[in-house]
Amino acid sequence: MRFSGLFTKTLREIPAEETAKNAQLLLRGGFVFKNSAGVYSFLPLGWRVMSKVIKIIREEMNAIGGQEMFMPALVEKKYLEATNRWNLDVGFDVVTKKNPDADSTGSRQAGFALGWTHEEVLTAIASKYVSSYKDLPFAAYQLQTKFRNEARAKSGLLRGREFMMKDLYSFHADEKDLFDYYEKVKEAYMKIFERCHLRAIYTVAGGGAFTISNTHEFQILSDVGEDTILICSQCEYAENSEITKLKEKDECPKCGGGMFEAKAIEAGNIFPLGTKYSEAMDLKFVDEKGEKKYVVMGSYGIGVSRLMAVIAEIHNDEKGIIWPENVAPFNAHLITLFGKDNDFQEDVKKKAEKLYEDLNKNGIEVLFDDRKDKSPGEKLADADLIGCPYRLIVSPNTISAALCEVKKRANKKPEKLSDFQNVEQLIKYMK
RNA sequence: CGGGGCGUAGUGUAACGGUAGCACGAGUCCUUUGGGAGGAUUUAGUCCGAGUUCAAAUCUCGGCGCCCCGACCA
Repeated sequence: MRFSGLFTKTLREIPAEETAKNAQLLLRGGFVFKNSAGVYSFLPLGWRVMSKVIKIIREEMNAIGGQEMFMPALVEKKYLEATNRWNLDVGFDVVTKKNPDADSTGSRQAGFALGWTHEEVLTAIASKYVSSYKDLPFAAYQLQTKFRNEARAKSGLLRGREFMMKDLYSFHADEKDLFDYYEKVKEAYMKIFERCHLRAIYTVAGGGAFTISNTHEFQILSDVGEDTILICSQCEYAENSEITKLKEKDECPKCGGGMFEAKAIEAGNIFPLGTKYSEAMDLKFVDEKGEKKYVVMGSYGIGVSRLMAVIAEIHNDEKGIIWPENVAPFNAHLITLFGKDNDFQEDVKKKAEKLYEDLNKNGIEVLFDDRKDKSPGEKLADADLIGCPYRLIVSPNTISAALCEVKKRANKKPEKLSDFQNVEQLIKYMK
């Protein structure tokens, strides 16, 4: 992509009203646009990052047998009523301007809620297809916007009223099968966070509106986190302060190490649901002995837009975001500088165009800053702000010595010029 | 939902109750290319509504919005 064609722009100043680092960085770089508190648009650069994160999640979900699907955002009242969740103050009710259900007072009644979770919807779907133990187990997931009427949206993208979520649901014949799968999901989740260059702490937590049993959260340590967890300094066993009886300096119940308290951001959460939803919605199957039993379920969520914000929150310096390679909007950010000597201008331009073309042909995603009317300082500052892993410069300084100058965003200094004589060497280095 | 802060041009900021100003951005022209260039010129603003006043960005009330703390929260 050419920078000159990108419809968004970077901001020179930090948006005054934002204190959350992720919001400052994502807004300045032109990754997102805040439409209102907790409601964001994902701009071309930000959507590319989101797509990379989604790609990682898809790969790991598919690897554990998750079947991708897509459910409605309009969730019918009858579904949530079946599990007594219609009256929970979590979501947005959908009220139409002319609703035939208007009651005697003339007030309009909601027939739908905007989906804030989808256990009921998928359980209803499953009841059409599951009748025998032979139909189990299975797991299905979707990537979709979730709507939650947060009393207080905050911290940039970390707590939104509308956000991207991956939700996976699994269906089993018995508890053992559920917990076997639960472990697989745990491993898949750890891989996802690892691939996003985040260290997730597997944390025992409560079930909230979803289940009465204990659940597990994937917590990323950060001072801006809303959660407080107690972690063992030796084995990393952790419990959320909401449910734990542990205190700082207590002995770890697993290994005897010392527990300490830390702030953390919840990036994912997994729930053994048991038969709560299958009982409420009468999802049964016939086992080998011909007995009718309730399906045992689990649900598993990752806040995808929150995950993107956490990456920005953790991986940055004073100049901007430092995207991990797996989720960067582009592999490389190519800059042309023209120097003081007019003689080289055409050479620089030609060489950069050729390099851009060659990298594209080889599947390297490049943001090519071909802007002619911008000063070197501005182009370099934008490269730092946007934070692609590799910065490539073609200039009179590089033109006789190498293909281009290469600098990792995470490093202070560029690599040796002489190491990059042709595209093959460059690609090999970047891969 | 309780408490606090705030709302001036695209962005960042000034203005005692008395001419809405500055910088960046954007447009045009010229000069500029290794860390957010220079000159000339143009552009664009007091969140909405009521009130007090000769006069309101400024004071009062109401609304809306944003940020922060708390409560709540997969």
